[in-house]
Order: sequence, then structure tokens, then C-alpha cells
Amino acid sequence: MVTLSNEHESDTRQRLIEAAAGMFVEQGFNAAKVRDIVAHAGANIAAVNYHFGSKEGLYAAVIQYHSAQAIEVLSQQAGDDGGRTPAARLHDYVRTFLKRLLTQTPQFTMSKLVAREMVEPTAAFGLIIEKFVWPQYHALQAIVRTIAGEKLSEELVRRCCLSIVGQCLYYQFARQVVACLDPEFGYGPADVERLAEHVVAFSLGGIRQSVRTHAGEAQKSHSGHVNDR
Amino acid sequence: MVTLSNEHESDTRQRLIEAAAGMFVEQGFNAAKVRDIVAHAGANIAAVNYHFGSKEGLYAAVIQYHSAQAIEVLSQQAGDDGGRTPAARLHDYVRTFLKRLLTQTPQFTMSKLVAREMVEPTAAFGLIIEKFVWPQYHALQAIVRTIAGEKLSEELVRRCCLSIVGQCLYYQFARQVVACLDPEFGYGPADVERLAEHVVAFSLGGIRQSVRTHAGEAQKSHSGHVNDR
DNA sequence: AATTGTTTGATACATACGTTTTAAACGTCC
DNA sequence: GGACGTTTAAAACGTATGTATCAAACAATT
Repeated sequence: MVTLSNEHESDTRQRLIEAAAGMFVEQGFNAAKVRDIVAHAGANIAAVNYHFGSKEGLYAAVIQYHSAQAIEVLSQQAGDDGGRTPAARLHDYVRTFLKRLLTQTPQFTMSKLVAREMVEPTAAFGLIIEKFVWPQYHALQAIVRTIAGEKLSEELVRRCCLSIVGQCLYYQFARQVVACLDPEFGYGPADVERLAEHVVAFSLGGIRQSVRTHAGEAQKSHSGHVNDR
Repeated sequence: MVTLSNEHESDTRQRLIEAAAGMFVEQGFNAAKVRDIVAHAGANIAAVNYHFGSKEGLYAAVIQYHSAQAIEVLSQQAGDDGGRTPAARLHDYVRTFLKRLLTQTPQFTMSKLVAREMVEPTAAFGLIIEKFVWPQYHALQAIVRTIAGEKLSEELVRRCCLSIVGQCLYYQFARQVVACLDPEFGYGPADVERLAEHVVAFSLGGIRQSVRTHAGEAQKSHSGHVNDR
């Protein structure tokens, strides 16, 4: 830390973080091997221990590095809630969410790491939830609530939010399955755009139907099966 | 194979399969350790190699064992397509799907193994897709198509199906996240039943909205953003 | 009861992987 | 320009884990 003047500032450290991020995103924390990471980074295996102490330390550094820009992006987008329609805001939300999640570029690494943590939690799980999942979830909750028009219970709003993110995340979690079931589906910008259109339309219909069903349920006690027969 | 008369028929083998199934479901193929499995089965570590040749062989045996009853169940339910409403059939589908997926009992192990294969494929992936995912997917496709009333393109039917199963699978993939976002949610029969109600209502609304949007899109070229403003 | 094929138990082996060590190279400051 | 702290390189270490070995125990047939 004494060397604060020169510009290289440990180039290896940076390359390690970038290489590790790619491996962690593609393979997950456990499947990614330290030797593979350093090979991709063109560094020696001791570098990870020197710079980060351990594999977990490297993972923490990856998260911290990508957290910075990700949080910055989140706070930026929080501003433009202007005079948009609730449906338009949902469309923005889903499109942004899907683009970050499914886009193949090394950009928006954080979104993919968050998705990884969801299905294969590590020590960073709590932090991820607090810093990314909760804020994103609250933003979606607010949008859904405005669409539902205060008529949905807290619980049903939650369910709708989970239905929306579940639709999106499935394309990331189960890429291999999607590739089998829908071989024509690609992950380019245009494909993601069209997918967003579908998810938004589907979810808007879903939210409105939930509102209707909920109203019906409220009167007819809890007999269920509103639209089933 | 010469000893075909007595009833024990390798009790250890069976205990290994059951113990392994539990571990594979809970931890996945790679995270489940052979020594833990044999410990839970009360067997020796050599037994797995004798009976199954390898860890992969054990996994294959687990799949084969649970495939039998699972396929039997699938063929049974295929019969009762009777005079039900499309919506009722969707409700049956979703409820059955969720119950098998989320129920904590060792029953319906196959559904949980299939879910595991989706996010963490193994050598058995192809077989799983062919034997379970495709048939289930086609059944859902047929239901969605009858609900949509032949007005949806092949592609949009696919998207709707993926939206439906995505909603369901999210509760299994991301249990830890659901536990954080919705601490009150449980995985008991009543909770799953209510979740099914929501998913069905949401999806029915989603399908219908997709139909409407699709009709609108067909006329207004492909400018998108039908309900956004 | 003896023999033979089958199953189990304890241990050993081989490899993969995270981590640590030790020496050399590099850059900075006096 | 030399000394000292910093960074890298190569190899080694320890453990975890899947797999193989080999003798003992068991069951069945004659």
C-alpha cells in the first residue's frame, strides 16, 4: 500500500478479478477452480493468496468490485420514475432485468452473480440479498402495487412479484432446458427484447387476473377454483 | 444374479439408493459425497462400487429406480383428460407439479431430481429431458393451446409454458431467496395449494393477455409496447 | 459339513484442489 | 546506486474424495 504513485497498481490483481468473475458466473463458486482462474488471468497461483488471502477472498473482491458499478447503476435508474405509466415502468423493469441477466457480455456481471447466489448460496448470500435482491424486489413491489391499484393484499403482491422474477430467472437458471425446449431462442438483444415483451404482457394479465380473483375470493370465502370450471 | 430365490435381494443396495436419492436431491450430484451417502445408508463405502461401479452408476440407479414409479404416475394421470375445462386442467397440472416439486416428503423424488438437472446438468441430462421434461412440457403445451384457443403462435405458446413452469420452479430453485423475501411462506400442503391457486390465476390472466397482445401485434406490425402507455 | 460364489468391511491408492512456502524479480526511497 | 518492502514464480503440502484392493463373512448347493 506504500506504492501509491505509479499507475500499474497491481495489474495482476485486476486481471484476476476479471477472470474470476467470468468463471464464477459461468460455473459457480465451487465449480470454478483457482488454477483455471489464474490460468485465464495469466497469473500465478500464489497471486490469489497474496492479493485476496483465499478463494473466498477473491470471490468477495469480485463481488465488491462489481457491486460498486452495479449499485451506481441502480441508484441512477431509481431517478427516472417520472410520469411513466405503471405498465411502462414494469416494462422498463423487466427489460432491464432480463438484459442484465441474459446478455452474454461481461457487463452486468453482478446480476449473474446474484442469480448464482440464489440457487447456490455462498458466504456472501446475506450481503447479496441485502444489497441487491431487497432493493430490486421493493422497486418491483411498488410497480406491481400501482398496477394492482391497492386492491391486492401484501401477500398477493409478493406472489405476483415472485411470479415475475421467476419467469425471468428461469431463462438464466435453466439455459440448457430452454435450449432443448425452444431451440430457436437466442440470447441476443433482439431476442431478449421480445422476451421482455412477452413477460410484461403475461405479467400484466397475471396481475389483473390476480386482482379479479382476489376480489372474488374475498366475497366467496376461500373456496378457490374461481376460473376452473 | 444366481441367488434369485431369497427375499433379501441386497437390502444394502436398496438402502444406498434411498440414502443417495435424498442426498442428491438436497445437495446435488457434485456436492453429495459418497462417504456421507454410505454413512446415511448404514453401509460400507465399497458397497457403492460393488453394486453400482461408481458414483455415477449409483446416480443412474437412483434415477432408474425413481423413473419407474414416476413414469407410472405420469401415465396414470394422462388418462383423466376427460370433460374438464382447460382452466381446470391447468389447475390440476400446476397443483400436481408444485406438490411434487415442493413437498418435503421423500415421495416424488424424481421431480426434484429433474429440477436439479435443470440447473446443474449431469450425464443423465439428455435422458431426463427426453423421459420427463418433454412429455410434461407437451402436456402443458396442449393445455395452454386449448386455453389460448388456437390463436397463439407456436412461439408464444412456448413462452407461456416457460412462464408457467418458471413461476413454479423458482420456488424450488431459490428456496433460500423465497425464505428471505416471504418469510411467512411455508412448504406444507395448504401453502402449496394456495400457491397453485395464485400461479393458475396469474397464468390464466397471462395467457389471455398474451392472446390479446398477440392479436394487437399482428395488426399493428411489430411496434410493440401495446399496453405500456 | 465342505465348497464355492457372493457380499461386506477396513484400508490403501490416486488424483484434484485450496493453500502455503521459499526464492527470485521488481520497484521505490534514502 | 544500494537497501528494503512488494510482487511474482515454481514447487510442495495437506486434505478431501472417488476408486480399487483384499481378506473375512455369509449364503447356498451338494
